Amino acid sequence: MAVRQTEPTARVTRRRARTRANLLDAAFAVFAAKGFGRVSIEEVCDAAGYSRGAFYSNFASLDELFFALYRERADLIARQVADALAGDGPDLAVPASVDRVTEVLLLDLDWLLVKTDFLVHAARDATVAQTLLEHRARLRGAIADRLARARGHTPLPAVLGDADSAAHAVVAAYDGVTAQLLLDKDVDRARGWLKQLLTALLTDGSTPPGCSE
Amino acid sequence: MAVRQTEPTARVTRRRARTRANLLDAAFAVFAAKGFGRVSIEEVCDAAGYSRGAFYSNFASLDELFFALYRERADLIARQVADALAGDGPDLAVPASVDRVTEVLLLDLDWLLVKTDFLVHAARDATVAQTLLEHRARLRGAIADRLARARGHTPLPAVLGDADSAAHAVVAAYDGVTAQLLLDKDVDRARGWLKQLLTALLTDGSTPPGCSE
DNA sequence: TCCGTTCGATACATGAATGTATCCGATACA
DNA sequence: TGTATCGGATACATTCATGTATCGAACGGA
Repeated sequence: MAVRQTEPTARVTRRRARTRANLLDAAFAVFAAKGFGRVSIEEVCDAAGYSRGAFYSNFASLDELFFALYRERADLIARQVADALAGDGPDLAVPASVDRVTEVLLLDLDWLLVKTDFLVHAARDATVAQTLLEHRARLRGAIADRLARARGHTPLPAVLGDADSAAHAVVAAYDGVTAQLLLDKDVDRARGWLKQLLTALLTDGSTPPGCSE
Repeated sequence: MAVRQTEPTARVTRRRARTRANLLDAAFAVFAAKGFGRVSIEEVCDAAGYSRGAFYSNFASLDELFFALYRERADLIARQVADALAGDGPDLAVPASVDRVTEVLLLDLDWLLVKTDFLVHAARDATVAQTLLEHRARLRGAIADRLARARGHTPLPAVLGDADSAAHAVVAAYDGVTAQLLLDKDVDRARGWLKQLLTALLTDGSTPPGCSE
């Protein structure tokens, strides 16, 4: 029996990829608006303009879709953050990076909503929590690298310890500001808080970056 | 028609108060375990040992119960925090308070779960968000007062600005550490992080010159 | 252009959750 | 202790969401 030269997988694949992407995009909007757990499969399908048949042909459950959605978007953000961190020269000062990263991280309120939903979801499922922890660890790694590179320019405060601890602090600050932002929806103010927090954490008091903001 | 001398309200009240409290307690456990939005009214009733009739006699909807539950517990925590802050003398050093508050805030993982659920819920309902913001503002107020009182002992870093901004930072640190804790469930480590973060934020290595408001 | 495969729509059966209406037992007060 | 009222249980109707099985149409390849 001769082996077929074309891959046995993915025969029609083109339309399928489109509808899958459409479903994911629609799901993002619906999840952001109503929250995972208050959304039915049919709502997602309606928003995407498909029937439930299309859904079940692409995903086994809402959970699976949610997971795929999170992966997709989180990877996107992670790439953007990595770019923002590595964009500048080999060892530039920290504050410039802080500004750029702040822009990226607090860009889309809908994403923060979905992300927090996912956090709550992960908090009750050890498997999901594991992958989320890995995501976060990768992000922290990028931040820690960046901080280590900038060590010559801006020494870290001693209280924080090594670069890894500092990266932990950065992520915590991000998460903390996110919580407030989710309530008051004031992105600009949140950016201000985050910058202030990060500079307070990462730069030692001896070199205040200008109190007049 | 003569006015009855006894208040027309609250005739039997005793049993009612018990079942209401029982429902709230059971709801707390169930919400913590499965998450609001994945919990049915009947599950709560089963956990409490009542039928749905009891539920509808005390609450109009799951949302109403959730709201009442949050109010109850949040007030409890707020009181504990206030105690922890005011417990010491009129103007003691900050680190001692940091320790005590850290113990209180990161005590119960279930509460953090429910609290985060409520945050997500509030993020999509402006009315709920308003009350949550007020709760948080009250908490911040207590913290800001405490920080202002301690200003003589431990001057705040200039980067943070006034006591109110510092209180904002404290809450953000709390929320940030909570996020990580929800994933790795390591309370002790979270306490360590939070202490480290707060001391990094609130105590300055060196008293910065100038721009001290 | 034709054919076999795949994708997505439709129809159906099922289970679960909700809200209401009604009834019985418990409780407070005289 | 009696009694009127209240609290909670039970039963019912209804709506909604899910999952599956089947069918028609679009698509890719020859």
